[in-house]
Amino acid sequence: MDTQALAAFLEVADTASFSKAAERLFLSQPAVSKRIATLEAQLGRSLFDRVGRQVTLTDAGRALLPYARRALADIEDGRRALSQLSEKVEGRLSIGTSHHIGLHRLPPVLRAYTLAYPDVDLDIQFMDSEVACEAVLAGKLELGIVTLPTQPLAHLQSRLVWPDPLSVVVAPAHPLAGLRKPELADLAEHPAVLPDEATYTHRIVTAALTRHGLTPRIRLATNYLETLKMLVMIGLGWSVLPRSMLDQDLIALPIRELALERELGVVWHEKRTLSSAATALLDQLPAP
Amino acid sequence: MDTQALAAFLEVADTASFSKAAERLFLSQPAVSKRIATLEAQLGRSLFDRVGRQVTLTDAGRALLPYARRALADIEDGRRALSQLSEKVEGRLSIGTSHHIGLHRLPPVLRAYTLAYPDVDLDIQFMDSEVACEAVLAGKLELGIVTLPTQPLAHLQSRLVWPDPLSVVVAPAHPLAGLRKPELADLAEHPAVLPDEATYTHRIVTAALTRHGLTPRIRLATNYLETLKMLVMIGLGWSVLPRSMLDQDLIALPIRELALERELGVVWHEKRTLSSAATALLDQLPAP
DNA sequence: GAAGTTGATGCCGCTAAGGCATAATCAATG
DNA sequence: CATTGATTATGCCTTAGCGGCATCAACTTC
Repeated sequence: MDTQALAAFLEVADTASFSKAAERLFLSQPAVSKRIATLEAQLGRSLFDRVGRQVTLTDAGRALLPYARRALADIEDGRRALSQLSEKVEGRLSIGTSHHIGLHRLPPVLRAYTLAYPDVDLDIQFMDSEVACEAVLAGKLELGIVTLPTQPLAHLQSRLVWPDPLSVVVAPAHPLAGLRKPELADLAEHPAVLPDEATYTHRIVTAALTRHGLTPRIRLATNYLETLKMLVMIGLGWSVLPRSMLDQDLIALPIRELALERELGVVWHEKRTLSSAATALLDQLPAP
Repeated sequence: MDTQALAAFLEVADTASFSKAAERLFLSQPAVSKRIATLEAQLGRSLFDRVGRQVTLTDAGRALLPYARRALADIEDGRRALSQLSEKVEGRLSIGTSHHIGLHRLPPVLRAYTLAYPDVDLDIQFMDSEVACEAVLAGKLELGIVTLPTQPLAHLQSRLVWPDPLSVVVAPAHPLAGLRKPELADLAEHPAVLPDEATYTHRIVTAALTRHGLTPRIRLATNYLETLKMLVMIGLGWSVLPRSMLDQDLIALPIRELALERELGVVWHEKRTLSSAATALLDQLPAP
């Protein structure tokens, strides 16, 4: 009882003729006869009365008709739904992002996005970038809008959206702020307040220092950059913050050897099919 | 996109596993893989994300799911409807019958029938028996409850229900009524009022007379036996009427050579499948 | 790192579906 | 009444496709 048999059945019922049905189905007449015959055999009932040249539905055929029609209509609807799927943007979109990005980069993007695709059910979760990447890999999130990993993770596709140059910063009252030409070595003598070792930002900084043979004195503080900035402002040490967060309460140290930059962008699972909602968001994210 | 592919799709979606789906479908795992693969190829979309050992629906798969489920449910429903069809008696039943049978034989049968099968939509049409037989052959009626044809018609199945002995009748004042021993030859001398030549009753009578070398003087009257009886009663001639219609206003002539009988019964098309409603009526008709 | 799952792939055998030719049946028509 | 034309059923043949087996590749787990 497959769809082709049902299609033949419907066509014969509609045309009241095996030959005409065959024409419409682009089949030979014997093929239609056989489809009907096997269908009848499977059901254990004859569906048509063939008397002379007229073909009429039996009781059984009449009973089957609406079900067959609906079944095929459902399949057709399903096909249509699939073909419209690419155009229609809807459904749930789960994304993970860092506090910093969610606070400073995402608002305009999301405003435009929800306006353009009001049918998307947005599910935004805040977490550290590394956790977000793991969640994407595990399939718990579809997209991560995060600080991009320093080295590519297996199966994690990523795209740079916002280059985020970093600056070494101190409070105006900090000893380092008074130096005319602060060197890399000077940093090692003062404690630093940095986010957790696991964070990409932390790794970027320590990697840059160790490349020059230096080991910074690190005070682990918080992963929340706003709080970190506050800690720097009260003079707890130097740190590295996005240049975009600088203001008059912070002094950026121009250290030539230390051209720090982190990359903010979007990540997704390489092997997972993106939903239309996710694709639409990717399209709306600005080019770097 | 046949039903088997959809069944595999649903099973994989439910179990989130190709192997488990294969078990449930009593197939090998490669078979399921291929079913899904061809389905995906036909739709031009992947339906599942296979990442590691976890199998998840894609957007497209999620969209297709309800349609596939409904389509298969429809087919299952159709199958069920067919299997219940034999038990459930309903639908339309078109029967043709003669005025006489409809008036004198059918009422108790139909009363019991409509009581037993209230869901049957009865469509009773009155017409001459011969017309009814033709209508049955043409597929316009399903059953005819009629005077059975004198000789079998091709493709017309029939069953005797009521033997209907006929009597030659005249009015009490009719000359023939006075004869002590009315002979067949006497009949030929008096005009007869009979129904149309085409009617089976007419043929039965003329055949019996011509068999004895006699040609009756026939006044064609009406096919409606009640009217015929009235015409006989007012002395217009002799006629032949069912013995069951006799009363004190009619004299039955006991003519030995003329043992007339017509057969009342039911006819249907030999090659057409009877509806459950028709079968039920056949069962309810009394045995002769 | 090894073992055990799990899905994909290639190959083979077999079923079954479709086409062609033809038979069988029936309605229409001369 | 025979013939023609139309329609469905049937038999034979070819072939496409499906399922199973063996195997590979990727991944998880111990």
